[in-house]
Amino acid sequence: MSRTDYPVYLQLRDRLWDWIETEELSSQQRLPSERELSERFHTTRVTIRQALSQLEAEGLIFRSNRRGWYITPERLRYDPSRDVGFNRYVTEQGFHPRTETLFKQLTEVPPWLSEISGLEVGTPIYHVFRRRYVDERGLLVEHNYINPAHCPGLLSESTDMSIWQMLREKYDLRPEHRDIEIYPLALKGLEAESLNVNQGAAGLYIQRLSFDQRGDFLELDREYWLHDALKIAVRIGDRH
Amino acid sequence: MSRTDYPVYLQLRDRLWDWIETEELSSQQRLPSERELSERFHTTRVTIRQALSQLEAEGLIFRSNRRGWYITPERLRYDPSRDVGFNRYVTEQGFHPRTETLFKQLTEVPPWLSEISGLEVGTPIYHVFRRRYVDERGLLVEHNYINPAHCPGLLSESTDMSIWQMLREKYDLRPEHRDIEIYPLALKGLEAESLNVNQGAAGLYIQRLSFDQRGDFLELDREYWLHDALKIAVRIGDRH
DNA sequence: AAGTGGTCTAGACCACGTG
DNA sequence: ACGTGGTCTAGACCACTTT
Repeated sequence: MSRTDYPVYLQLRDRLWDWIETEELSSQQRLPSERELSERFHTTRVTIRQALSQLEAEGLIFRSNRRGWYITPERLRYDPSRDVGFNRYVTEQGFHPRTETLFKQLTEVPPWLSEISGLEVGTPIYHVFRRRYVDERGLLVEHNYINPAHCPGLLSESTDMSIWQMLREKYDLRPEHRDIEIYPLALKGLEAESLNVNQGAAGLYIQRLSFDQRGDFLELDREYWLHDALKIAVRIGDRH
Repeated sequence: MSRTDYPVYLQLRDRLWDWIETEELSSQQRLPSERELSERFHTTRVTIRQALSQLEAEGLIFRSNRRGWYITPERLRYDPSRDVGFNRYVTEQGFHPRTETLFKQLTEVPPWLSEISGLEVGTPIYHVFRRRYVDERGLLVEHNYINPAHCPGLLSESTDMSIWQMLREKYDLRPEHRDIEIYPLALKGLEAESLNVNQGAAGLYIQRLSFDQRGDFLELDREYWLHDALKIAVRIGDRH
């Protein structure tokens, strides 16, 4: 059984990988331009882009819309089952978090939300859309849908901090159980634009649907992460 | 703020999407050849491939090495925290599972495994490598590392069924807690070849590290899934 | 044997980000 | 204003799958 021949773009991938290692390029550092790379490695831009895309898929480098290629930082560890705010677990890992609220509004429950939350269509609902950074790289955008019946006046508060912390401290709300969904998807439309990535860039979707002790809908969280930004780590079955 | 102009390949994506809908192409059905599509939509193969790749990233279609483009089946729902075998939850969802053992061997604990399991380097360990199908599409490959101290003779058993079921029924072994890791990655090398996808195809990695009541290492499970094949769904915090 | 997808070339134009 | 990445053309050859 003979091996298929090893295509040029994969050879380039290997050489780029080695080159990045020997140059000791560090997190968020920029690579030379594609034209410069294609000259240096004696190939065309199309082929060097294929090699770069390969390394992008592997998570070694990433691109920021029309600005160039950069070294990907280490993945953030994330446990969606814990009740710890973004700012806290980012800080715990030695990085610098930042949150930007892109919009917040009082709106009405649409049919799809009614279906999973049990709220009636048309019921008032808070909707917050935020972007989260780690070390000034935008890693995810997040839609929060919160039941105003449980926390009137929430939108007047600053939403740049942890919503969970606020719910716990100001309104004494805690989730009793959660339904979590996770799957890979392509970042599109608003999410892709907000994260400065191409339409169709690989991402990870995380949804958390939280209910209180009485089984009432508390909050829905829909997160769109860059594919290379996180590593989910959960411990299951341990009773503390 | 004027919109950036909408590139041809995204227009093609939309037209392909519509075309697939109106043709009512069903799961696993093959699309026309790239040359035929590029004629039909009056463009070049490079551009039609960009549009196809977009739909691939979105999970609507997939490719099987050099054979063509096909309609992606519905995602399989999967709860890695439950103790239910692959065959069972696939069947529960109305699909047909199949498992193929690609190899199984008795080997020695390598350093990386020692680090996470607590076993000493060089200790005997079972290693099973399997491929799992749903409706005859290979969705994942899986490495199992099992502590033979707890289940001598396991390799003589058929490994085409649920290993967990076997551990429970034949050896009365149950995990007390588990460390689960999940993140997107690129499928490469052995994993890509075994799943008949390109080097660098998008995938999802799921690792489960299981310990028994005494805190002893039981089993390590490393799964490499196609990115479009599954939706993880977990309920947390509910006490039955 | 024919046709397919995978790879690759050598150009080109454009919109956008950065100086 | 310049250079960048993003897009696109019109070809070509090859390895592999299917007929």
